Amino acid sequence: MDIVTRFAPSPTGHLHIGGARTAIFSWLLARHCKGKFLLRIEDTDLERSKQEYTDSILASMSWLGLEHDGEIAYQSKRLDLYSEYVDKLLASGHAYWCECSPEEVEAMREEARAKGEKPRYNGRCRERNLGPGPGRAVRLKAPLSGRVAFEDMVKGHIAVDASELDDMVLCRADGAATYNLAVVVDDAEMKVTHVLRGDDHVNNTPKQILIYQALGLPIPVFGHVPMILGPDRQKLSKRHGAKAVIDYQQDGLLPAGLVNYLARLGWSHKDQEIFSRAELIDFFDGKNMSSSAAGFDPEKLLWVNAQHLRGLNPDELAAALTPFIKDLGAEATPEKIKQIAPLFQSRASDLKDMAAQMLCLLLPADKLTYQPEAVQKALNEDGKRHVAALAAIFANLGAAGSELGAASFDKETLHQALQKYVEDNGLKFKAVGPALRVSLLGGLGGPDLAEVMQALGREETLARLARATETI
RNA sequence: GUCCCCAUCGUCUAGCCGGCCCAGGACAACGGCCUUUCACGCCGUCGACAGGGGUUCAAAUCCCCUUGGGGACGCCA
Repeated sequence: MDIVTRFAPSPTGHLHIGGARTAIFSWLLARHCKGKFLLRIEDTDLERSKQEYTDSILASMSWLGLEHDGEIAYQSKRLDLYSEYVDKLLASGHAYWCECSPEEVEAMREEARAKGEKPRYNGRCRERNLGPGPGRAVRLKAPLSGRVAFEDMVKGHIAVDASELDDMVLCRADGAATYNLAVVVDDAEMKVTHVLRGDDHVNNTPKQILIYQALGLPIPVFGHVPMILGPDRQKLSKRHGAKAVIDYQQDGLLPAGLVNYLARLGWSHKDQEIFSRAELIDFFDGKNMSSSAAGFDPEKLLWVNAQHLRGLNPDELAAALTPFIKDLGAEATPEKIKQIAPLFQSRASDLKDMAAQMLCLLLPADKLTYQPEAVQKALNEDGKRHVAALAAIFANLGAAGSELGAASFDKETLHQALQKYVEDNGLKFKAVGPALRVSLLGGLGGPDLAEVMQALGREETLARLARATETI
């Protein structure tokens, strides 16, 4: 069978990680099965739907690499289609006109609630054979007895008693189709075979199955993915900070990292934690999805992202980093970024953090800021003396007329020169290392000193050493 | 209130058609090693089958109940 899955967000906000994860699962299932992954925008709620959100969701999808197949379906453009189906249902006797006002229906619900039953419409107009008219809605003539059951891909067997379901509205008094009808019509028309969606839709599924049956349409396979909770196991909300994928993009996460983390949240493949895109597609067969809610762990997200960050080659790294470096206002040529970035590759978990760390190498000598505590700790009189001495030694390296030639300002040579100085003077490395580091970078942490100097280049290195010994 | 769903370390999870599990991996935490600092990496420690009943020679695994959590009950999506 050809598998067709879909993702159907409503454009009432940015793509959030919960939605992103169901999208990832649907996309993965389609790709794994070599089927199709369709996209549908559920924009029938004109009040809340906004074009900017549709754009944002689309942008996030493509950033994540969840490419869809075929044209995007917009529900707002398919209103006539829904009406056709409502007519079919009316004609076949599976639906009827109802003139009960919202207030009256609310009263019925209250009544049921008072009796300790599930709030529902009592079927007053069910057998009245009313025709269309102002203020009248169309309701489904749902079975009065029996059970509606289905096998959920993630939760297994789910069954509800027909008496729990009432005659739901299919078409509002204003002529607009309701969500449940539209979803069924769309999924059927789009030939969707597997519906993967959020947990909050399990209760809708039996209702939709009733519509499929009334229409005589094939029922797809359903899979309800549990929701994602905040780190405190509470429902995800603003309190938990960033939760839309666009936020993570801006925070410097790698799409591959986010996709990996989200896929692993609620799904597993043995003990494997890090997956490439190809592996995800290879292993995701719709099984092994967790049936319970998962707590979102920002720290593990960062760790997963760091693993992907380390797998990038210098070109990929530089390309990903560039916008973040620009954001910091630093000027750097692509070559420079490509040269420096690898030094920080294992020191950061995300691009934003990495760009910030790289700043101390990118800034010109006079813009470098020195951390007071670091200066106080390492750049004392002795320290300055050593730095000045080293500056003189380094000045002899890589100069046009030096005996080793212009190419000798490289990390091996620098490393040897540094070691030699330490040995010749009978010192411990830590007598000069920290002082040199602070002079070069302004702080006490960072990459190997020889590598830093090579990356900085002769001129910049000497400028920094001069500034440190003279002005601090 | 009614219905549906869920329940293994703090978190993500493996295991769940019973024995190989006094429960494995990962993140975090803690300790150590490596080291030119900070990271990375490596090694190790701490740490869970919600509770109670069954079934069975044997249960994390099957059944029931309790408790806890979540979701849904719209002419919203």
